[in-house]
Amino acid sequence: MYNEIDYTLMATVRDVAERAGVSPITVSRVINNAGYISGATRAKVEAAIAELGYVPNTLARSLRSKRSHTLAFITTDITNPFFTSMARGIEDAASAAGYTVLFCNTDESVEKEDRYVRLLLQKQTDGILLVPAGSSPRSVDLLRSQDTPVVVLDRAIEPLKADVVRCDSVRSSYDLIRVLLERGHRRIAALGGPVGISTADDRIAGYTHAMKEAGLPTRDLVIYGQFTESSGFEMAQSVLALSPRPTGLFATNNFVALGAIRAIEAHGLRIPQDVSVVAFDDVPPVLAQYAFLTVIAQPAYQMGQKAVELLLQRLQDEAPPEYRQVILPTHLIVRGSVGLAPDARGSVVTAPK
Amino acid sequence: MYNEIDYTLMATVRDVAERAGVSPITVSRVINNAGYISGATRAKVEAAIAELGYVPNTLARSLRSKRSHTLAFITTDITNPFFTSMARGIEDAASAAGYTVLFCNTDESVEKEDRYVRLLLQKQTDGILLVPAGSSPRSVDLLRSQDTPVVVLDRAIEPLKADVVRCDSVRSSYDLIRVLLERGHRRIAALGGPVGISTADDRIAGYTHAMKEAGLPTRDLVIYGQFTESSGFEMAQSVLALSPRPTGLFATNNFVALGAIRAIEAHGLRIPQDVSVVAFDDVPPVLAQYAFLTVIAQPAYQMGQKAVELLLQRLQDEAPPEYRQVILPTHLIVRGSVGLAPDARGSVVTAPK
DNA sequence: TTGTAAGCGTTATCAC
DNA sequence: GTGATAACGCTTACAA
Repeated sequence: MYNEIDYTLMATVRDVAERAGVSPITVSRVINNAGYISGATRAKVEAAIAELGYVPNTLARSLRSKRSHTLAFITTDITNPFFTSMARGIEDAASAAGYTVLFCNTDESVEKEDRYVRLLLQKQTDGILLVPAGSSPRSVDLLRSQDTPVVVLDRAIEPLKADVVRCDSVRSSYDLIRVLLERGHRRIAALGGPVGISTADDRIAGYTHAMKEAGLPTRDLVIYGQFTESSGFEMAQSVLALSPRPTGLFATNNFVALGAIRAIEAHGLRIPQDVSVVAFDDVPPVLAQYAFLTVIAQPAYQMGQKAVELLLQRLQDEAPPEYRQVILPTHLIVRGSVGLAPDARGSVVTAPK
Repeated sequence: MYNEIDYTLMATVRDVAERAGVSPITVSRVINNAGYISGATRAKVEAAIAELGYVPNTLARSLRSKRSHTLAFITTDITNPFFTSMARGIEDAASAAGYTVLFCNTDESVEKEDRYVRLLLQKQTDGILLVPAGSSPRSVDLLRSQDTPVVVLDRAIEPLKADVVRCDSVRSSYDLIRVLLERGHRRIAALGGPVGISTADDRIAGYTHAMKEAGLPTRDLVIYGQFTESSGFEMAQSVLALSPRPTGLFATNNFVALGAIRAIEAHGLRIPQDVSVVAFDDVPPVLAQYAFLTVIAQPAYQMGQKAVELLLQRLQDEAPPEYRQVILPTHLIVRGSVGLAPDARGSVVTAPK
């Protein structure tokens, strides 16, 4: 019996080494540009690599070196333009640093999230970018127990045991409500998201703060639901049925806003003549010219980039021991969906100091 | 010297085996539900797995089994809603079959595509879903040389050496132009994409066919550019400067359409009173209610699903030896962006048989 | 500057 | 039903 080389199989370092008349480790050094290699040896090895059409096996490399150079982005729905931009920011930053990214959609289900986290752990993913589906630190804890660093995006979870990149939902919502108050609106309803999700809670908190500060009641005007279009439709239906009808609507998310607009149209009401609308999240940049909603735009792409930056720092032990919280600034864009309150009788509330 | 077990390190099959008093291979069988295992043994092993918090290492598994259970989707820009939906269809189908998906953006650059293909090859990706950046079969050839199956999406490349899932751009464009012809338009300009990209070429072909059939000239009315908003803007600028001005515009892609609309507005013209517009690709489903463009909608999500189906068949050797071409039906949606030609004097072209 | 030996964590193969 | 052994392709540690 003799060694039989099957040239139909994919070449390995061993094959290349044999062909170049060197040892496998020398081939490895050439591939990785590591250590000292003489020009002649390098040339021989590179020739052999070309002749055999050799492609290094990253799996084997990762197994040995304990680094997969793969990150994962777990989000609720990549189809939401907000998360699509974020994903693009993540991909660009990761790719520039030599990492590839796995994308996972949880559809706001903690079970799916849990399944993905376990899968990614098995795949030896170096780090995870997570938009948590729930409010519990469960996934973060599981990842920490396996020494896999996480950066939490968009939403906060308590207690804080990971770096976080997000925006200030409380403050931004406050600003949005002020836009309505300054135009004389006094009955303003808030269409909320899922209770427990930090962004949902914070946005309601910002609304409540602005209303209380203006001495206005919020009873019956706050309603909770899901971050979906159908939920937005239903929530809007129910607040539009109130008497007297609110003159301002605050949609806490882009999908909710779309549902709300549909409901307003279904009621035969006009925006902004009958009802003014403000919302969180802008339309995708490419559609910006058709936008008519007054919104708080969040820097999704930059959030993705920043999160990767923090994650890579952790992976390279360049991060401080304590967890960091990066709050990126939002951008208020006032458009045609807001107008003076129809019932404003000169009693327009002015901006506080 | 004795064997020292470091419990701070991640547990392996060996650790689990030791703890359960069985051999590593038995643990492997339990994990994979393969072969015969007695209930008692299985229980012991599962207990040990739980106690140690054992997580199998997929890298090692893949190295040995030659299956990474990972697919990759290479597209030009995930930020384009058309590709976002496609990505979601891919993710859902792949995930249901136990595969994870890597997403790669090439920004229409063949160099980036090439780099990604090599990277994915190194990562032992089981199969690739490719929206080719160029017209050459280069990437497909490279993948074939390494026995990695590919399914080409959206665009055709010649010669055909892979399964393809796409729509009929020629026929769909023809239908779109007929909408204009039937409303009396005679001067219709086409804003094309990059020459060489099959969808771009096919859409112009469909346009040309409809025009020729109606006995209308196309000279000076066809212009080529990129599938971007800025290119759409520039192309529209130049055709709107023609004299006599075209009364109908055909944008061969969603981004091109957005640029065209911006140019029309910049010229102080109204849609559809002065210019009617038809385009390829619908707005994202969630924004459908604000859509006013007459479009050909392509079933992006289903295209993604179907492509994964074909790819998995290849991976499981359930596919026929010849390459398959799946043409999915498109959907014509007539909306307010088209009207009667301003210069139509009763001479409206009627539909052919 | 280059090489030897060993092992990363898993599973294929064959044996009992 | 279960186990011993080797091997997947690469790189770390140590030598020369």
